[in-house]
Amino acid sequence: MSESASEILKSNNMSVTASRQQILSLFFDKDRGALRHSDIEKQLENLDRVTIYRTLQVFTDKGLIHPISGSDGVTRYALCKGNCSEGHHHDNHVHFYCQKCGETQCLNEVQIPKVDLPGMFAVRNIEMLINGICQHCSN
Amino acid sequence: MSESASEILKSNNMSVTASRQQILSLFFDKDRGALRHSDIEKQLENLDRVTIYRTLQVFTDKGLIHPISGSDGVTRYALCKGNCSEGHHHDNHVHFYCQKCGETQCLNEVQIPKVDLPGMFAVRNIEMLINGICQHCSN
DNA sequence: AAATTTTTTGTAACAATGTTGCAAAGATAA
DNA sequence: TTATCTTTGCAACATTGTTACAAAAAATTT
Repeated sequence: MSESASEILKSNNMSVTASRQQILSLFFDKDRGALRHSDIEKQLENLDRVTIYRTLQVFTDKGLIHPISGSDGVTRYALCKGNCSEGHHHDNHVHFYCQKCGETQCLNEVQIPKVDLPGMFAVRNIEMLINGICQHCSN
Repeated sequence: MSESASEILKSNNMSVTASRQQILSLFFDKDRGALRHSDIEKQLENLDRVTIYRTLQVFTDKGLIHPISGSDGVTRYALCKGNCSEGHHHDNHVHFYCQKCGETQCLNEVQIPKVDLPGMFAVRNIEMLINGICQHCSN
């Protein structure tokens, strides 16, 4: 679990520490589902809350993960798939929150559609969150 | 300020109280811009925090206002324009957050575009938040 | 490999947001 | 006006998030 994690950390110019390896591994284990700070806290009890906050911030800055602001006011984080790099995110996909299982996932293949805004509005970034029942829960 | 507010409260089967009239009037004064709980707290210092939370909840339940979850994790509320009623919201418009002035507004005339989801996803509600520079700040 | 520098971590302390239970106050209905 | 029902304020608490600072660990230099 730590091998690939440490290489990713190195190749993104981050110090390789146990905390970062553990947190990054959690994201790889989850793949699609997004993680809340509290999820990580529960699974890695040895880590301090503040360390987790700071690690999530660093990972975000480096383009490894991206934040997803949920309707419940809780921020989740998910792995970036594509071409995100330090300071430049390109996560223009839709997010889906399942009201049954509570999981949030990236629909990487579903692009956010274009929107026509009245002039005088400068768009910098668009977020699209769909609430409903996910593929696993709808049966 | 209290006259129309009290009538709206009555016609929505709510007890008419000073708190509710004051809070509702704030929304009418603001019109487009959304209000955070903290905004209301600052402007109506006589009211208890909890009362404001509960009033926002009731107004939301009754279809008077709708919550907007911001990228900053703070929930804002704005007046419902159309055909929202008790338990049934129809606020399918885009929200805009200005990164300069910090205001969030409803773009009531901009509908949320349709999205094609892979089968097995049941869509119940879609939120679209655009971050950028608003019409007042872009010059 | 040891010493130095730099970065990260844990702790404490704090701020903001949000929720619940309960008694007092206020609004509505009789 | 009285009785009933609803709302309010208060207290207490939970969760989320931030900052400062010293200790620990990682990276770099010698």
